[in-house]
Amino acid sequence: MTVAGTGPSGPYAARRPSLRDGNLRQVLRAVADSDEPLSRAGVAAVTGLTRSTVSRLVDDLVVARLLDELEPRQGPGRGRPGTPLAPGSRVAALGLQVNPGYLAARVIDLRGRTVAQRYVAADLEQSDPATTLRRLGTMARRLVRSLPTGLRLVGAGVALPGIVSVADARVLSAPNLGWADVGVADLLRGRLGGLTLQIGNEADLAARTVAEESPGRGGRLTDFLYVSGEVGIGGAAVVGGRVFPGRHGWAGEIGHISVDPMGPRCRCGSTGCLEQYAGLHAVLAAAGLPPDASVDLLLERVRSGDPAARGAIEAAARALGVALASAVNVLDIPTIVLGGHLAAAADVLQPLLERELDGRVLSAAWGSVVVDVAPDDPAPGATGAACAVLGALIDDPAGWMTPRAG
Amino acid sequence: MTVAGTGPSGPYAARRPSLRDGNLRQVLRAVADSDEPLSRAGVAAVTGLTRSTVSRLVDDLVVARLLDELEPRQGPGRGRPGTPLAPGSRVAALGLQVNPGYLAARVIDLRGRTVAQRYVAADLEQSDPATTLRRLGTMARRLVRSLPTGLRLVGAGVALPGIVSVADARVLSAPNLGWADVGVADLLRGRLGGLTLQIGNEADLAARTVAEESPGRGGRLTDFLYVSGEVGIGGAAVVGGRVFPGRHGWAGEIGHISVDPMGPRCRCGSTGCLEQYAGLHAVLAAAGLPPDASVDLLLERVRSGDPAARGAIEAAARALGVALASAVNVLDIPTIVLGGHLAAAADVLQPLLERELDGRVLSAAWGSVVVDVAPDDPAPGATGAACAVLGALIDDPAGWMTPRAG
DNA sequence: GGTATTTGTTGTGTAGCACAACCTAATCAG
DNA sequence: CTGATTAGGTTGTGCTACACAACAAATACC
Repeated sequence: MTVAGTGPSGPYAARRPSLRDGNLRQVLRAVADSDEPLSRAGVAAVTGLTRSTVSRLVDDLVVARLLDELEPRQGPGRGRPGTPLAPGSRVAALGLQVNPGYLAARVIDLRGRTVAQRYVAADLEQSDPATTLRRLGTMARRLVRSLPTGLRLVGAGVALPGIVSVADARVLSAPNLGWADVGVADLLRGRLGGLTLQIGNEADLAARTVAEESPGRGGRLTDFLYVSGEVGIGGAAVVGGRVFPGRHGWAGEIGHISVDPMGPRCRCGSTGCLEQYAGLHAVLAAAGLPPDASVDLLLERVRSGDPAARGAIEAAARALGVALASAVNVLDIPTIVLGGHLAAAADVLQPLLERELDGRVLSAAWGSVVVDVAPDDPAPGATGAACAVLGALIDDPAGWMTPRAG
Repeated sequence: MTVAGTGPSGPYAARRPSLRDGNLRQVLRAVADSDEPLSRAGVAAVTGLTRSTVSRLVDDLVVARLLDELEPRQGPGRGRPGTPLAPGSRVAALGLQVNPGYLAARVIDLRGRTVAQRYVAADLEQSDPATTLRRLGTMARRLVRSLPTGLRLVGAGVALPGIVSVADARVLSAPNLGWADVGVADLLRGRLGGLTLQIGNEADLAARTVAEESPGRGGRLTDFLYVSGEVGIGGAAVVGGRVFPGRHGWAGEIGHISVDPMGPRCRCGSTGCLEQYAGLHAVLAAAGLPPDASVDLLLERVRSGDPAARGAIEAAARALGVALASAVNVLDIPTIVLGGHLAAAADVLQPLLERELDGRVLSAAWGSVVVDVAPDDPAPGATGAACAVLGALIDDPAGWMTPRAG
C-alpha cells in the first residue's frame, strides 16, 4: 500500500535523517527485489538516485553486512563491469512452526536461502502447550548451535494455527491444537538466547512465501487470497504484496464464512461455516473414512473413482467456491492460491471451484477468477515467519545499522 | 512513511525535494486534522518539526491559499497568542451524485463546509445515461456559476451506484440505473469547463463521509465496514481511515455475498445473494408492499406492529447479519456503519443484527461487533466525491503548488 | 594500441532542516 | 504604570545529504 503518512516512524515527523533512512531502504529493496545481482549503477538506474549517492549508501550497507559485494562476473557488456551486489548472506532469521501434524524450524538468510532446517512429524491435536513449545525450543536451540560461525541471527518468528495476539505474543485460541490463551513468548523465549520473538498466524505467514520469492523480492502474484487447508481452514488476503491484517491481525478467516446459515453447528459458535464442509475432518467423514485417515488416501480414492470420496470432495469444492466467491466480492482480489492439503487436492478441486467462482463472483464478467497452487513447502509457516523477520529488517535498515554498526 | 519511498511518486525514487514535499503534506495534514485551529507553534509541536521550519512551510501554504491565517482570537493563554491556521476556505471541489432516486451536486471547501448545493429528486431506475448526465451537468454548471468569486475549484467527482472503472472514468455496470458501459467523463466533461473529473462508487465515497469529518480530518471511526442500503446494497471497507479498493476498486460488494447458495437467483448470476433478502425491492415484496412503496411507509408499518412488515425486516436483518459476519471474519473489521435506507431502519435492525453478528463472528469472543449509523446526509456520495478530490490535494500539496503558484 | 563505453569515486554546489538568538505580543505581579 | 515572565514567530548560521560534474578504472571494439 502506497499510503503515505503511516509507516514505521508513525504518522507524523519528517526530520532530516529520514531522507537518508528512506533511501537506504530503497537501495536495499532494489537489490533484494531484483532477480539478478544489480551493480551500484544498476541500483541508480532503478531507484532514480545518482550513482554517487547510491555508492555512498551501498558502502554503508556493505559495512553493516546487509549487502554483499559478489565476485565480478563476466558479462557481454561493453564498458567496465560492475561489482554485483546481493543481500547479505551472513544475516539470517529463525522461523518456527507448530502445526497439528508437525514441528518445524528453519533458518533463512537475507538472500532467501535455507541455511539449516529441522522437521519432526508429530500428532499435536489436543497437545499440551508447555510440552510442545519446550520441544520446539529445544529443536530451535539445536538448530541454532549447528549454524556456521559468522552468521548473525536478527530475530525469530513462530507460525501458529489459530487466533494470535501479535502485540503480546500470545495464542488466544488454536482449536486444532487444543490451545487457549497461551503465552508463547514466555514459554519459548528462554530457549532462544535473547533472540527477539515475533508470533504470527500460520496462514498469514504461509501466504508470505507466495507473496515473496525471497525476502523483499516480490513473487509472481502481488494480490491474492491464500487458502490454507490444514486440519482447519485458514486464510490470508495479500494486497500489494503485503498481508492484510485487519484490526487485530485476524483477517482472512475464510474458514468461518457462512456457507449455509441453516447448516451444521461449528465449534466457533456459528452454523454452516466453510470448515464444516471443507475442513479435513468433515471431508474424511463424508468420504466414509476414519478421522485419522491421511489426505493421500482420500485423494487416491477420489482418483480411483470411489463415489463416496468423489462426492465428498465435490461437496467441499462447491462449499469452497461459495465461500471464496463471497470473499472475492468483498475484497476484489480475483486470485486464489491453494495451500496445504488443498494444494495436494488442487487437481480435483480446481475445475469445480473455478466454475462455482465464475458463476458467483460479480467481477467475473470482466475477468475470470484464477485458482493457483502454492509452491510445495513442507513447513510454509516457518519459512514465512523467518521472512517476516527479514522483511522488517529490509523495511527499516537504518534502524538496524545505527545501534550496532559493523 | 514520512518520506520517500512509497507515496504519490511511486515505490521508488527519493530525491531531495521529496523531503520538503513530505513536510508540506505533514503540515497541511496537521492543520486539517486538528479539531481546533492550530498556530504555527502548535503545528511544530504536533509534527515534531521545529518552529522555524514550520513557519517557512506555512508561509508557502498560505501563499498557495491552501492555508488561511485566521483572526487572532483571545484565549486564556499566558504568552503571545499565535495566529490560528485553518485549511484554505477559497479552495473547494465539486461533488456530484447520481442515485436511483435523485441527482445531487455540492461544493465543499477545504474546511469541509458546504458552500453551495442542489438536490433534485428523480426516478432514475432504468434511465437513459446521456439524458441523466446532461441533466446533472446542467445542474452542476448552474451551481458553479452561482459560486462567490475568488473561490477556486480544484476538481470534480461523481458518485455512481455500480461497478466503475476509475482509471478511464467509465461505469461498467449500474443495474439499479439500468446503465452498462457508460463513459461518464465524455458525457459530462464538456459541461464542467475543463474541471478534472474523478469517478467513484457511491458506497466507497459515502464511506468517506464517515471516515472523514472534513477533508483530511479523521472521523470518530478509522476502521469500519460501511453498508450502503439504497435500492441495491453496496458497501465499502475502510481501513486506517482509507477506503480499501481491492484490485480494481470493486471491493466491498457485500450485496452479493451468498447468504444461502440454494436461495433465489440474483441478477448478478449467482444465487442467494444478500441483495435478494435485504435489498429494497425484496423487503418491500416480503412485506406485501408494491415495489415503488417508500421506505418510510415500510418502517411505519413495522413500528405499528404489522406482522408481514416485521417479518420482512427481521428476515432482512438476519440475512444482513449472516453476510456481514462473513465479511467481518474475512476483513477483521468489527465495526459496521449503516447508511442509506438501512440507517433509517437502524433502530429496528440493530438488535437482531448485533445478535446475529455476535453469534457468527469469530472474534466476537474478544470484543463485540459494534453497529453504528452514518450521519444523516441526503447525498453522501456527492459529499464523499468532493472530499475525495480535496483529499488528493491534501495528500500532495507540493504537486498543486508548483504548477500554479499564487 | 587507440577509442568508445560503462562503472565507480571524488570534489563542489545547494536545498532544506536544526539550532540558537532575537523580536514581538500577550499576561501577571507589584 | 512598569518590569518580569511566557509563549509565538522570525532571522541567521551550520550541517546533512543529495545532485552534478569531472575523473579514474576496467572492459569491448576496431
